[in-house]
Amino acid sequence: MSSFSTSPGTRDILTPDAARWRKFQDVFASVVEEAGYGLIIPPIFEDLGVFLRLGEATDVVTKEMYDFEDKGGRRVALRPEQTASVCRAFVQHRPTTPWKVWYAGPNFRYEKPQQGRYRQFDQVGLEVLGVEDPYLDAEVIALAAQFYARLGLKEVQLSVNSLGDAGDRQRFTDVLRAYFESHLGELSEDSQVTLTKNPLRVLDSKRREDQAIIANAPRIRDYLSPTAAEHFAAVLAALDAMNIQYVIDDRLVRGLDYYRRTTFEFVSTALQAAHTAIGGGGRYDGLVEELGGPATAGIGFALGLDRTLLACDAENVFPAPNTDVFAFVVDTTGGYEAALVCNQLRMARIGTDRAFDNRSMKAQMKAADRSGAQVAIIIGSNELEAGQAVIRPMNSGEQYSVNRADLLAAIQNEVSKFQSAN
RNA sequence: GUGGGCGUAGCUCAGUUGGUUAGAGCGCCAGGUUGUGGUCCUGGAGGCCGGGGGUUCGAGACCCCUCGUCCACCCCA
Repeated sequence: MSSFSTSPGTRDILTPDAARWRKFQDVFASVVEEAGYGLIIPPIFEDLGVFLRLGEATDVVTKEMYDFEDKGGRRVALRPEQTASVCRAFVQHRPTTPWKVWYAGPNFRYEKPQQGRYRQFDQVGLEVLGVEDPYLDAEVIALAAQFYARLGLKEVQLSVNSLGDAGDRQRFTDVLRAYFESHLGELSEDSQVTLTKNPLRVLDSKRREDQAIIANAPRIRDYLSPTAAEHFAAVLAALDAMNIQYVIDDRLVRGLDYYRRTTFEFVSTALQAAHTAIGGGGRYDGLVEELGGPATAGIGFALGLDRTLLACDAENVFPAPNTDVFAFVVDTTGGYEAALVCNQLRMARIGTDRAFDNRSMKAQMKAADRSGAQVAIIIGSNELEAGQAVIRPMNSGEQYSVNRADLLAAIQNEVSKFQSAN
């Protein structure tokens, strides 16, 4: 008999990991909603054209798109990221600006899976449309930093750069192309290919033979227009004032073509793997226009959920949450009493679980232990006859009997004892 | 897409130059303890040794193909 398993690059997230995922998204939601951001839930697939605007030279578009034709003959794609969807939504609904939104959910890229990289991967992120103010750039970066701090991460390094305005970027690209072409023979073969498509991305090469040439390459900072330079300086000044540590990385160009002005990236220095970038973002002031909307400033970031959790593991922070089961009912009289007690306690909003199939007391106690419950409620034949129940706090050897009529109150008392102890 | 490592029980892995009925630890189930978990002891269940083909008297071991997985490159979160 044949069986099935998950497709390459996808996997089941089981509890307790899944509970940790949800907690991760909850923490992110609280950080950004307290800053005035509202949740947006775009569709998981969209018209392919939405994503083609990410840049014709980007790998995300040229080789990683999960696109297909639906039964209606429409060319659609599973989203590779959510920024383009948010901009499309902006054009479609024309909300008043500033439009501050956040999101969480899966994205899809057809890549070869490896450590920290999956074909279906989750991100949390935020976007702001309609604001040019450099202090927004600082706010956005600060929120990401605040989120990492809330998780307990300490070994996160922030890199920032400015790619200038569209004109700056073009001028710099030309200069860069000329520079690399004059050193063509010294570049790796891969970089020579990259050069023809997008000279900026050569700066991103990690190949050893390219490093010396890259180190002496022209710097974007020398090609910024006065307004772009002023913008960048204001961002850095705000980061300084907020005491947010950063390094300026001239080579930080990022993979998507739409970035303008401020770009940034968060790297976990606790990770040893190839992929240590746990989050990144930047300005994309032309993207809304590309999608048929009015000229609108935009900025945002996306944080990789998987990688960030890997970083949490490496730093031994942000553990999976505890169970919500407070009481576990052990009933050796057939299970009927457990049904009643569970229902009573759950109606009172006390987390309660039980065993089924009339298993032995030993087995049920073992299940109670594994459930993470604080107390076991034991009902055997003696208790049934006497109209009582035994309450056994799991972390002590003591236990006591109460009348069934007093059971709820007694458990509520255990709840308050537990809460005050924590 | 390119290169390399690895696929043996639910999990982590042993398995000697090919040689009888394929092992351990953990986990699970049961018993010791006919009313008590976390420690301990005993026992049990659970494997077409990823799949297909080949070499051989004989393959979990060797060869080919294939699928999966991990790592690295490319690129990205």
